[in-house]
Amino acid sequence: MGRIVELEAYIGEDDRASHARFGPTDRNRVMWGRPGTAYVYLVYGMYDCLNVVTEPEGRPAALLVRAVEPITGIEAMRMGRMNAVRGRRRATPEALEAERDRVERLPAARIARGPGLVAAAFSIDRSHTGLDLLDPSSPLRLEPAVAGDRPPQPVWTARIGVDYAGPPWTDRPWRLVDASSPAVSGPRARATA
DNA sequence: AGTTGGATGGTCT
DNA sequence: GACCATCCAACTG
Repeated sequence: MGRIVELEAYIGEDDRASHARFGPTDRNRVMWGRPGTAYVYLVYGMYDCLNVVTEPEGRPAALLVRAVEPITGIEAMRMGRMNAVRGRRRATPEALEAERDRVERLPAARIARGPGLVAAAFSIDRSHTGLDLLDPSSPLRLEPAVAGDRPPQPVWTARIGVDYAGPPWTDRPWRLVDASSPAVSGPRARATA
């Protein structure tokens, strides 16, 4: 279990940074589905990324979960990280052993710092697309913050890795981080609003 | 602190 | 056939 400390919003077909810019396809169709649905895609041939559909049915929008601050189940998250590497094509036993060492020494705040690492830590892959993340009985689910949790320090910045979209989409302050968390993947300040 | 290049494969024009 | 909502190691200064 962990706390989501970094999100990016992708809203509408006109958002040139969003997968929805192509209209509905086999890959992105769930973005038009019910809010709370998981959308998981593969980037750069290697990393899965978890998104949560956010708008009512018919409007394509999702939040990319870019970083999670681990709270419990940290050893399971380390296992997830190592299993993700195990699935690679050219994974020699030596490289695997080195990775195991590295992941074991990783501070908790770095286990799920980055969208590809979030999916790896929680053992999420594309087969999870379509899951209802609001179902309280689901093993993978969203839960509201609990009273007494450290209050977040919200900061909005531009989205990361979307230069291909061009302005104004590259500049929209649609990345939300909790600046109080050490588990944020990119810049914590640089607010645009 | 910042830049560069390699890994790796699905998706779309 | 080009592009890509990434990550890490290996450089440079």
